[in-house]
Amino acid sequence: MYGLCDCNNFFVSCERLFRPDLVRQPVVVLSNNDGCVIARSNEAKALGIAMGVPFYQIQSLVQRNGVVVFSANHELYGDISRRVMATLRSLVPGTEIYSIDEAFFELDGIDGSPDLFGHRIGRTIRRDTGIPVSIGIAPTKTLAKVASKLAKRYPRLEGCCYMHRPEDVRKVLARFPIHDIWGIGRRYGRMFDTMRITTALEFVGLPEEWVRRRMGIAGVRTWHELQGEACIPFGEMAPRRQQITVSRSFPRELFALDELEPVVAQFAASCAEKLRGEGSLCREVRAFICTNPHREEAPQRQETGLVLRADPTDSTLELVRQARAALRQIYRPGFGYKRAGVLLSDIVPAAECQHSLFASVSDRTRNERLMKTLDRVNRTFGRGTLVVAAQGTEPFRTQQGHLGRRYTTQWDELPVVKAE
DNA sequence: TCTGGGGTCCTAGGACCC
DNA sequence: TCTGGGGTCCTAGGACCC
Repeated sequence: MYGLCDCNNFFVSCERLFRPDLVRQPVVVLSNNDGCVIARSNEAKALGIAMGVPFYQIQSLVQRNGVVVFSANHELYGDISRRVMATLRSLVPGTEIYSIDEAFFELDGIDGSPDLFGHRIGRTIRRDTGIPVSIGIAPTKTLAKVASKLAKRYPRLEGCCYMHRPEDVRKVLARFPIHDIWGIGRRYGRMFDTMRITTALEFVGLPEEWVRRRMGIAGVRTWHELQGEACIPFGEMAPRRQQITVSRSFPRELFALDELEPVVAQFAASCAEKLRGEGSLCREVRAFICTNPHREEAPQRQETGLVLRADPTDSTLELVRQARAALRQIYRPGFGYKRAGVLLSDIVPAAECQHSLFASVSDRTRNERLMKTLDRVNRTFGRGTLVVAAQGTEPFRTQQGHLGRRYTTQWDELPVVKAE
């Protein structure tokens, strides 16, 4: 059996934690630059606010209905996520963190019925963190996802759905929309629409060979998983990341290389910090820039520049230099750039790295000490305290007109229980 | 006026190897 | 006249996830 623990409307639930006055209110959380809706309370969903809709398109709806709006506050969400995951970990034999608001868990060797066990997990997380969750338990990961959605949908299940008997699974799949199955995205969804296939059970009724031809091996896996044959194993250890990206859209278009360079340098520095956080080194540095694809009348351009290193590194100095070199390869004047980013790849663990024969060992140890100090200074005194000159003096900011407080990670933003 | 960000995996085709 | 066979690696593009 596989369990899935899924936080309900996670970002909204985080914002509500210290604002109980928002509990029955419609609430939405926006993406960077206050661009799109990325989380909605049930009340906001009921108003017809869709996932991913551009904020400007719902402005009047928001005003008419008194929808409470927040800019994304990832520092808060990350901290609350760690608390939820830690609580879950203390209750189950093993966990696999799948995303900021979801984790699979094992049930091997638990006492009593999985159903009671699941309900206890839900109640405990709610009590200890304040975050409501939905629990699904089933013979495969894909079915556990289905079960957690049922737990969310039907209040009488009280937050947990245990689904295991084949005849029960069949009954559920007969009414479950194929669009909502894990692994079926927009593209396959449209394909099934044209075939008049609407339920998961109809999909399961297709011949395996057809599924393989049209959807590849991933589709076949989904097809088996829905029939109770587990194909996606439990993975407790997060595999080392294969790439690290930092990219942002800009509040306005940038035209000049002078404006892009410090921004790209900052993205590279963030990438380097993440890289060191994983204990890794990298050999490939890419920088990319693109114009605004929504402005169809404007000249469009989208390019990626690549710099390869002979010797893998985690040095902010080196990676910033190479990201700027990659940017200069691709930059052309006369375009309004709306988004840029830096991507690190060919990532290797620092401990097992084969260095170049000609690389200097003393340079490497000096870099290690320098980076350790850089990270310590920035951890102690705040991000951006110590930067490479190429990053400039102006930290990159996105538009955040509705930012809430970082209640749990900043001393001066702690919730006030009683004012003096 | 205003449209996010960070990932993974699979597949097909071409270059290249012996 | 007749022109092999079996591989690997890399990349771009497309699908998916949250």
